Amino acid sequence: MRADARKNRDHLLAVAGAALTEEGVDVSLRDIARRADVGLATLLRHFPTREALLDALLRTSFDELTARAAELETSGSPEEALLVWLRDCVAWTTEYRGVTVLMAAAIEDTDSALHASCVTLRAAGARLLARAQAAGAARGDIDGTDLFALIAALAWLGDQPSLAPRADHLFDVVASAVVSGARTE
Amino acid sequence: MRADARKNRDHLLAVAGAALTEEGVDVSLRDIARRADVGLATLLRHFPTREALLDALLRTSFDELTARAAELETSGSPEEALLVWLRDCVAWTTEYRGVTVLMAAAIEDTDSALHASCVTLRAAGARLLARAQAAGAARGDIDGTDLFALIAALAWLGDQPSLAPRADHLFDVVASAVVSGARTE
DNA sequence: CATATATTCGGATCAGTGGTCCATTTATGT
DNA sequence: ACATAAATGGACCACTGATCCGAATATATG
Repeated sequence: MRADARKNRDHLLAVAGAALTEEGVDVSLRDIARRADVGLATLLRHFPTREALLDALLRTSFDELTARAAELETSGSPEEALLVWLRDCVAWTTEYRGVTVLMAAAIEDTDSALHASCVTLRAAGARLLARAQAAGAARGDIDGTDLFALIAALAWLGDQPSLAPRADHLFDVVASAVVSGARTE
Repeated sequence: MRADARKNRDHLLAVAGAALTEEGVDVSLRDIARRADVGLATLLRHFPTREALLDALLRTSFDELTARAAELETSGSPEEALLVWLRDCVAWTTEYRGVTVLMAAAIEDTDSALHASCVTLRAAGARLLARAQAAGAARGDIDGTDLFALIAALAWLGDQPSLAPRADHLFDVVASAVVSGARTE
């Protein structure tokens, strides 16, 4: 890649990241290009579609969450590990408003640029869940996909301005249904 | 209202309802107008915004759910009544794909055309919840708004094609956290 | 350093969206 | 039958994501 192209690409990623946290996932691509002092066509050649751009931005975060799961797999309490990881996942989504619907779409769409990252993330969660189940600390009738769906649903709650104030509390409610020891009442 | 206007309005509502169930809540207004053999401007005068159109379409369903809650308030088991109503609410949303984000937005936006219907719906659910709580059949640390949020989140799950297959199962999981007797494991 | 060439750039453009305006048509009451 | 108030829809606006292609530019070679 030519040096100027690389510079433009990096600059675009930085600007896009900022725009995304400010305006949410539906931010206008023209706005991003404008803020980067670049033509729309330039943005669209580096990232042919909105999804490609989001993929480049989110892959890092996804992989961090996956790595975090791996860390926690060897931590003391299987129950605590699962809970902490779930909370980390949900908390992360607050960074990029609207990202949950993309995740939900990508997990089943093998053509999606985000697909691989999503599947890896789900597998990491499934391992944490299995460990907790083996220890009798999590209910046995759910699997990694269920867990992924619950995370997405809770993250979606946090995305809705009107429901966000309850998101933390409802996390505890849902967690109490998954992890035996989390029942707070 | 003039007779031809009334006829057009009714026709538009019928066509819009069909289009909505087929294409979801993001259907193009121009498409609806085309399908109704009517100019876009005509559709937009009868229903000045997409939200107004949806309001006209959804208000009936909302009120039915509210009425259903009132029915169930006098039914035998407070626990069963709450569970049945929750399931009815979630099931209803499958009719109009994408309606949950509108509900979430309308519950806090007093300017929204759907606001009143949403608030009434939440109040109906709150009464069912309170009754179950008084009977010791539901956890005490949630209120009507929490319940509304949980319904919305579960409905959102059903809206996501990739997660929908798990929606029923996850309903049971979440319900088990709310209603004491629903724990199925 | 000069030149050739391959790559990158961005303005013009396209089809689509929700929304507004206003001249024309049409139904209604007298 | 006519006057008038109301309903209509095509033309238009700003915006969206996306594509094309002539112009500008960085790099490699002589």
